Amino acid sequence: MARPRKFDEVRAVDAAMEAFWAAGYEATSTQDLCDATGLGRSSIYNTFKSKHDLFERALARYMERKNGELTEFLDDDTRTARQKLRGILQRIIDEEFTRHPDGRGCLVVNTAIEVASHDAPVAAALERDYGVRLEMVRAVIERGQRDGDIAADRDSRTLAHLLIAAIGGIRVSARAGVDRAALESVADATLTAF
Amino acid sequence: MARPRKFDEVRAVDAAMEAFWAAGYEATSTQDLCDATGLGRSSIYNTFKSKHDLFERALARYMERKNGELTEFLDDDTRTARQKLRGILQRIIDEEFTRHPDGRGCLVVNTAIEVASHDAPVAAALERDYGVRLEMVRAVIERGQRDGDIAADRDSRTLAHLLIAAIGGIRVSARAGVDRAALESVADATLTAF
DNA sequence: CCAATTTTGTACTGATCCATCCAAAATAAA
DNA sequence: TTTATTTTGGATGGATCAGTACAAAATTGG
Repeated sequence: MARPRKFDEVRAVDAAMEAFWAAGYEATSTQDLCDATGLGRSSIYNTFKSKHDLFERALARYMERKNGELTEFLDDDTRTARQKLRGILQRIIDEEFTRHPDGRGCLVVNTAIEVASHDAPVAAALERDYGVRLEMVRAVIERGQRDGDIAADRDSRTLAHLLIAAIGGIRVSARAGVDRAALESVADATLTAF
Repeated sequence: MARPRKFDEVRAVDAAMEAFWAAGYEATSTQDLCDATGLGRSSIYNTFKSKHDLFERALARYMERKNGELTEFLDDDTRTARQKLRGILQRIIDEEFTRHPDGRGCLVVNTAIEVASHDAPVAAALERDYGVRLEMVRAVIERGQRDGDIAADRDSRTLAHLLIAAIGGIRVSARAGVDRAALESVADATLTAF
């Protein structure tokens, strides 16, 4: 009994995500969000409480998408645990150098650096997401330990923290101008610790 | 034959550095810079071309300071090469958790993530700085290899890239809420690869 | 067709953005 | 003291910021 929406809310969040991903939180204006989503200001403020609220939704969507892709990758059991861990790092490198040559990096890492320390709810979301990824990686490592693929005497939780730190490290280095070959050697060297 | 300056330019750059470090480039307004330096707008714009120019100076000063501290640390030869590498990581962790509990992190990492991809001169500065740090770390590693402290059959350049990536990874993880004990175990595990 | 309800486009708010302008103040050389 | 030069404070510029107000448009139930 009212005028229906002309747009898809999920698609709007996706478009906002792309905008925040490309430019960062501060540098993305509400006008940029209107342009990216194709919506007017009224539609945006009628649907989302604020720029910040839209950012939280966009960030959640990004995490959901990325963790979904990771789950899918890890569920393919044609690879050993070790190959899976190396594959995780390779995918990061590929993403940094080919998928997005404009250097937008990873929205989670960008957010951890740019906004987490000034924004408690965002920091909490990042912490939850870290926990999710930690458990995913830890499960792979423990499987590798049972298979004899990874040394069983090492703490799986620590190794999982190490792998996730390697992801962040590779991403930071990529932004600092380190070339692809060097980062692949870093990925190989990291696996040496497993 | 003219009115002299009432302020010290270097101190002004230091103050600006603190401001950018605490809030990031975009979130630091020119008014914030006036407040932090204690200067009026005229003095700032008379001394520096723009906010961006002042940022480049502040970033250069940060790099100079941090690399100086690192040189000082590495020049103390009461430690083995391995202990030095572990010490580098420990200092990062200490800084993240105690020196600046407000979570400002590292200006170089923050800049790599927030501005490098949109700003060529800043990206170039980061790349140069990375090269400087790479050589410093590599020198330590090669010394360790000569001393039998570090496996001599590994590529020193790769290991140096790995150590620097570990720094970035630890910093990103710290911002994502990972606790100190976990990061220290990550530092230990990283050294396992050497 | 009418009434009720929601979305949408546009105009607008006051604040803040980075930067410039200009004249008063301060100093050194003449 | 005068003159030349530079710094400084404060006002100002136009643009943009996040967010709101409001009425026209669009739809469904009556």
